[in-house]
Amino acid sequence: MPELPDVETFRRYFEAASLFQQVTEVMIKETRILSEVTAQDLEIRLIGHQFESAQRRGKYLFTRLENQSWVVFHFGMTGSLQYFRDVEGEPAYTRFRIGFAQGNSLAYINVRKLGLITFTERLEDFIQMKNLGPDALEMSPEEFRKRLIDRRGSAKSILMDQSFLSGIGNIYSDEILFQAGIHPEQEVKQLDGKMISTLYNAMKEVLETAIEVRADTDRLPKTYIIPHRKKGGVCPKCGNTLIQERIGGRTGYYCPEHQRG
DNA sequence: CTAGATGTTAAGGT
DNA sequence: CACCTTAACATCTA
Repeated sequence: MPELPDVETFRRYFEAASLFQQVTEVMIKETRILSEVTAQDLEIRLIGHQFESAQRRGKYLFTRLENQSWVVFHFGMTGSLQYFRDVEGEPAYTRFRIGFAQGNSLAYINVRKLGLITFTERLEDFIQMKNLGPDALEMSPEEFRKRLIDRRGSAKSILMDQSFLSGIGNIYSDEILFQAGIHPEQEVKQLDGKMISTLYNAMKEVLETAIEVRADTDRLPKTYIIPHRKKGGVCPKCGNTLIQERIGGRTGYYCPEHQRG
């Protein structure tokens, strides 16, 4: 689930109900998700404080406290956020939760525990430490082109490279390439200027569209490939059976008709 | 029962 | 150095 559009949806969700309220409770139910911070440490950093804003870069969510420090969330493959009120309302697989003075709580849910929560005084340090490239929605067409031309490798693996540009994963890279009409194994150094802008535009369009529907794949346009990404799935534009192939270590899907090498 | 699943990282190879 | 592949992590579902 959590690629850029999902995390942007979480960011808005967080901002809608977690700001300007005292944190009264911090419960870490699974210490494995903590990174470079102890449960006690995080508790001390949070209790009695309040959030003032939330930012996103790629697939990371950064929530800022009134003292300008940050709690960082990454959702791995199965993470999400959910508010709830009563103890009985706590969602299954809640690994971490924050209780607010008004009585509502925020749950960080993650079945597979492949995510992280940490704390940082300075965002720039964290971003540098993770070697995170610019956010996919913040990058200008010029920068995209400039950074792309001295790269080698397949289009799909480069879109998914978080140090090249952050926010795109396996699912959305398939969609972007499908909408751009580019084969996932297309060598990027072979792309001409026109194809590079087509790719850039598809990237923007797909990510923005997905954010508009709050990353709910059921509400994506009928011409999107995402709901068809499964064995035997067909192209929503021409009905051809999609090709399933391992690319860049992940299973990708593409249409042999619309995405020629 | 087994394989594979939205991510990141480390390790080894080319 | 840039890139590729594989494995590992934990858990569920097809």
